[in-house]
Amino acid sequence: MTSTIQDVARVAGVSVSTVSNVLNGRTDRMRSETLDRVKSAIATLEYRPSKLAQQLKTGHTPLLGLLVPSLTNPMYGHMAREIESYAQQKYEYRLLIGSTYRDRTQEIAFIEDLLAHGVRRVIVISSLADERHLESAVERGMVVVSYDRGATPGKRSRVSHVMPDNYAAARLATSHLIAQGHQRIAFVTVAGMTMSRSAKIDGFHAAADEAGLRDLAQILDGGALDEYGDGVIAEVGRATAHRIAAMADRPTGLVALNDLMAIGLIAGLREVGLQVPQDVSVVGMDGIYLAGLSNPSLSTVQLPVPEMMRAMVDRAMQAEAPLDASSSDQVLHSGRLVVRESVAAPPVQQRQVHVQTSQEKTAS
Amino acid sequence: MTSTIQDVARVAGVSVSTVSNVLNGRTDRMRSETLDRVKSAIATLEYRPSKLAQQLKTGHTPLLGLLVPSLTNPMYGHMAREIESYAQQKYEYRLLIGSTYRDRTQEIAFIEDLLAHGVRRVIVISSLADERHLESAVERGMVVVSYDRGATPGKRSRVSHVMPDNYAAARLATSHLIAQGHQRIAFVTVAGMTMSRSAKIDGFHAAADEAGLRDLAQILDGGALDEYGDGVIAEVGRATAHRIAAMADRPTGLVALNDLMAIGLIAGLREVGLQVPQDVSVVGMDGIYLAGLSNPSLSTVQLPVPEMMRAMVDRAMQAEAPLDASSSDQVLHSGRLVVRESVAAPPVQQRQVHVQTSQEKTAS
DNA sequence: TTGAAAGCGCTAACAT
DNA sequence: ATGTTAGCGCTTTCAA
Repeated sequence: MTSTIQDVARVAGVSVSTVSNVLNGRTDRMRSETLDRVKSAIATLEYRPSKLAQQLKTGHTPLLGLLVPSLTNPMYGHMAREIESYAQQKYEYRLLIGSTYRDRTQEIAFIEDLLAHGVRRVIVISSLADERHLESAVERGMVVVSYDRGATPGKRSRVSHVMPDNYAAARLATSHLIAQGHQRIAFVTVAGMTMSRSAKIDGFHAAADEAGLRDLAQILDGGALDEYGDGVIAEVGRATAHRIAAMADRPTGLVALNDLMAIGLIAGLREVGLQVPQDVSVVGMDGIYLAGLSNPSLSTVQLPVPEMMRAMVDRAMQAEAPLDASSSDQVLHSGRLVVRESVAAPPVQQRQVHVQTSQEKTAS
Repeated sequence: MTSTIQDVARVAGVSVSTVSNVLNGRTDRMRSETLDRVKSAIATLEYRPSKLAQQLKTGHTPLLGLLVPSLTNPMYGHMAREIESYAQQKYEYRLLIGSTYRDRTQEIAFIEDLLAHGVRRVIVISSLADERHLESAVERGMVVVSYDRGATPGKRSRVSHVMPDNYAAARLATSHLIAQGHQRIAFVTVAGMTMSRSAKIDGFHAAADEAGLRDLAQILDGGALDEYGDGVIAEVGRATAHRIAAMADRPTGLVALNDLMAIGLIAGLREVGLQVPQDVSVVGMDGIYLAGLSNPSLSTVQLPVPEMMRAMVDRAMQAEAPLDASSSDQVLHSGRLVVRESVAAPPVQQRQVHVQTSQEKTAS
């Protein structure tokens, strides 16, 4: 089907090792005439070395594993995009991708497969609290870079960590709300406590405490995500907005777990007749481009995605997993506040609404 | 590092071929005692066969290539998600993904790499008019399934095609606008004529002609996408909205190339003080979940993504590329109109606007 | 019922 | 300066 190194050797009238030598750039002490013959043989046969065979021999494959919660969340799409183009351009690596919906079993299965495919480097975007399966992958020769969670303090880890400063991001978002005069504020999250989520909650509380708002700050848990994982987080936001509308002393300022949640909240609030930002203000986190397109446009804390992704890829390309990740590790990437339209001063008086549901007609 | 089939053989006290036999289920004429020994050896060593070596031997690898224009467009994220989960569940295949930004060179390079990695099946979401590079991949042993473009009529092709009925979709969207009373209508697209785009334009024109609106229907080209490809299509929509606002006899009804473009249009129209749907109506195509969350929510033609993706994967898993794709091929998957808020009757009189630009403040 | 052996396409000593 | 050769980890006839 495809030509092999043998064919090239035959056509060029040389041995396979000579061909292999030119393939691998060991052409210094080679007669230029020989080099030419090999080169032209390669050209005429349109020969492409099998990465497969190369890999079986060398033990290395130019493939990078990428584990994402869900490609349905544009944030992860963006991240995947950045990782892919950087890994490709700088290292000539391709991406083997897997969605895990933050399910431990899926993560394990995926890593298992990577190992079987000879892939030795993986970027894990997940933030499951328990990282033992990642540690075990390192034992088996993987270089693992994990996003969105820090190394457990005081615990040595050979997993590399790159992460946004979630604490600072949430604090920044919350302070922005407070600066506009909000007092009854809430952090809206989903079920399941990942490290990044708890860091955000801490940041939210810190900002509230700082302003003496401890008793007025609350955490709203929108419940579990279904099998689709993060993709439906906007739906959780929408449903939560309905709940919020029905609250007696409803919060006037909402800090959303992330932008997609915020977009869901805004949609849900609108459905129940509450205006953003006149009745309720909303801040997001992430800084996806859709935040700038929503109506009202979403104020958010924008994370430096390209920088973080590059840092991850660079680490993944290290020859070895770090011996102890606790030192060089904790570089927190901080976000910046992008002020748009979704935040304003709180209303003087709470508007009454009767909860209703939107309807959607379908025609053929 | 990892244990090999040799290790298992040694521990079990059998030959490698026996181990290989149990690996491949040829255990019928095997003494159950032997089988047990092998099994327990596998278990204690935590042995995992190297897909790599298997592949070098068999020529097959459980990897599916996926070429997308850009993971930044949620539509492609959704498609990738469906493909991945179906390929994984039904065939135990993993995904090797590549973004090409609809660039021919990138497509070729990616396919080249797939071949080198021994990957024999690829799904191409691209709709570049020229498919020769795909044909050539078939020659070299690839099973290629292409989305979003039909086989060239009258031309034999060994590339399999799965596609939405873009013509019908655009026609449906356009008719919806016309049914609300719109006469000055426009189809908003980007530079670069792919097959799917021209099919949509044809559908748009068909609906217009049918209603005797030929002279009032126009095509608006928002210009080229930058290196980011489809991800920034919303930006093109936004910019185009500004242009539209400045038109003398501006259209009252807009059919967007896809939902992301529609979302950009809505955002842009709002920026220049035009209300959707009071001043201008907008219909999208695709049916991404964000369409239901926008404000106003977007009326659109929803495509049956899961069905189409499953059809693609199933075709990609065929043993051989079809000899002639023109027969079984042209199954058009049709979309359904989802009516939401972005379409209403046209305004009685055109509202004057002075074009302004939104501003965005940034703080640290 | 099990084992021996020949590769799959390449790389890298080691020879020459 | 180039060729010989021994594998990498597996599958699969073919023998025993």
